[in-house]
Amino acid sequence: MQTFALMRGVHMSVTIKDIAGKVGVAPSTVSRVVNGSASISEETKSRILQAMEEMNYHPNSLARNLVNGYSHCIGLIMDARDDITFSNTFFNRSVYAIDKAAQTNGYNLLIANDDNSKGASPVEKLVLERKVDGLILPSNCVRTGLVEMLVKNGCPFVVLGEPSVMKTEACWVDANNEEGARMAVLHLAEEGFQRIAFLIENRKTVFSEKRIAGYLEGLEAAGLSCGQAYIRECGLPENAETTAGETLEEREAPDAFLCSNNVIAYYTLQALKKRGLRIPEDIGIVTFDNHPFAQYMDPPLTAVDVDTFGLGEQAAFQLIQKIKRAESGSQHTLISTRLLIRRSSQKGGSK
Amino acid sequence: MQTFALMRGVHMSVTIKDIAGKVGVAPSTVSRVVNGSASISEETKSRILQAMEEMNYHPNSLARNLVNGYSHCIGLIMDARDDITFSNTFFNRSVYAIDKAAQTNGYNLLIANDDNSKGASPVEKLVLERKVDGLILPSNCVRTGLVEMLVKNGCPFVVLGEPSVMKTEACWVDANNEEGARMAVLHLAEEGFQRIAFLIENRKTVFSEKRIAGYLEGLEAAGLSCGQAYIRECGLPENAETTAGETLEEREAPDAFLCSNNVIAYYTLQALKKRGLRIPEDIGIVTFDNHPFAQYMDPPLTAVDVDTFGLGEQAAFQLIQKIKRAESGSQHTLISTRLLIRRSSQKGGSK
DNA sequence: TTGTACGCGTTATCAA
DNA sequence: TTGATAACGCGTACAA
Repeated sequence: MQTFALMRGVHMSVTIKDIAGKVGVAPSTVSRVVNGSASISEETKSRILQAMEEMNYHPNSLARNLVNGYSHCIGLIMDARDDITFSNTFFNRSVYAIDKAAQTNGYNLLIANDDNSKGASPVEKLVLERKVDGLILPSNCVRTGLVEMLVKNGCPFVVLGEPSVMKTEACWVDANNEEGARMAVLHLAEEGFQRIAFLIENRKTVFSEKRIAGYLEGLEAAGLSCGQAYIRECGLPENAETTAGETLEEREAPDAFLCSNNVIAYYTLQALKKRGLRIPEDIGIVTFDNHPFAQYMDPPLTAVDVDTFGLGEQAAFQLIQKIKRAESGSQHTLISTRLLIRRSSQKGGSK
Repeated sequence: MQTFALMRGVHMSVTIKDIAGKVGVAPSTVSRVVNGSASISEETKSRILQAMEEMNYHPNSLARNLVNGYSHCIGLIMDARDDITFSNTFFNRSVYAIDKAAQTNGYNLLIANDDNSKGASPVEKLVLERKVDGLILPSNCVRTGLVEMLVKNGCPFVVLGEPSVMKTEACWVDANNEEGARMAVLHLAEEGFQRIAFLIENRKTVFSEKRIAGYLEGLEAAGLSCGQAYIRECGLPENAETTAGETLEEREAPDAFLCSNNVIAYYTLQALKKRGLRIPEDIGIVTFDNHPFAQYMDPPLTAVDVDTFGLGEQAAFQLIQKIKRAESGSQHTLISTRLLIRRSSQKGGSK
């Protein structure tokens, strides 16, 4: 035990010099075989490799990073204010992809919470102290001040989700919300639903606007004339039951609901059940974002599923491109969505 | 644009030498004021500070790390094989706490997926190349080979969840599953339920054993004689509906179910509903792990809630202690649970 | 193909 | 209180 305590710490590991000494060559030669640079005679090469094996050599990334000026780390910013926000499944599924893309490209993933309550933002430290080579940040972290600081310090970054400010200057990746909403509406129309309402928290967010556009396009394409009048804001998802209820009392009540997220869908479900309406026979439901529990609802919910893996993968990929090529183009990428058809919308195919 | 491209990259930032030159002192003097070490005359100190301000100096962590041998990074290992596993809300809520604890102690958090399919494990690289000063790893990542490698390289680590191997050697933090199960049973007993069944995936995992122990203690304390006979394994959560159904057909059918996770609880709910049983009037349900959607079930599920924040916080805290003190004690910590009482178990208070 | 010498930005030691 | 110098481990011109 104490042996290990002594072995730990700073200057104890095997270095490039150690194997150089053992083999009888210059450190630079060892460095060359480690990096595969330049041409080395097969003989010394194999002797060096063998020594590396025997002495269990591993390059010290700290030293490496210092000399070539890169940390080989990608910073992923989270904007959680508590552990609930942090556990956002949608976001986390992207993280997996980001990590994977980073790892296959030789980058590590550094997570940092953007707790801008205190003076010096942790994010700022990350780039100023050169701890990261680039940043992925969620759209709601995009403040002009932050972006200016990134640009000033030449730190490449990619935004996850279309931001509300600096739309054109920034490089971002988002789900194709417009397409998703359109597909959902067309599906409902095909199933025979005629008056499709759209329930959202707040119509002024970027993604809401996109979804509304898609919703209207879908209605148009299906030849349904409801349109604008059937869009309802509920504010907090918890209010969705009330909002849905009120909508049902109107003179030309909707016969289907497109819900902007799973919680809204849940509350809408409650409203319908309390009124004794059968789903999907009387009323159809489609929700955005395929939460793992959507399939456990009663009935299972048809959902617009976002390829969160592809989303993260694209973001990481683009960031790495920017880092390597040191270019600052600002691409905008849309990841396509797909419709997972479950019982809640299948009027035609329902038993 | 091109200006930024030029400004970027390696050797462009202002260094300790630059300000030393500007102020007319030695680099070492600047270093001292940056670190607050040694005593500096008020005058030079303020001049240096002013220069740092003017030139927008920020210490290069890469160089710092090299000289003092520490990366100031904590590695957090994930064992996800896909994005679904990764989005495990339970785990992610701990991540938030870990990040917070790390940040307040001057550490960064490095995330890495333990994709041991390929030859060289990424985790091993992290340690061998000195990219992290310590590791937090989930209990199901604990293989003897990995632990041996960590010990050999003097890398401190803390396990999240009690591991099945190296229980005593390793330092771990876990939820108090035993207490949680006991509380749940006592609560059900108080509500008037008499024959409480326990539905688990697999009784042989470490946490299952703990929960079973607590379950039996609870029954004992409540003076209920059911016991061992009412423990049922369902294997995959999807089978829980069948398992619950079969249990209900037995001669002395249970009048309450303790479910080992939310998905099992969901399927149990289905089984009960299909039989026309009312919850909680006819049958009570309590689930482990308070998934955000537990409250949206019909009826809302009473849940054994784990303080995931505390869990992560403890893990990070202990790891940092080990890193700083270079000691290898192996503490075992249990985080207490609490019961969130909702409708599904309130026979007494039900309307 | 290989060795020499220097630098990356910082901290630590020693001397002044 | 300060400065010069040598490290930390590695990469890379340049020369051999």
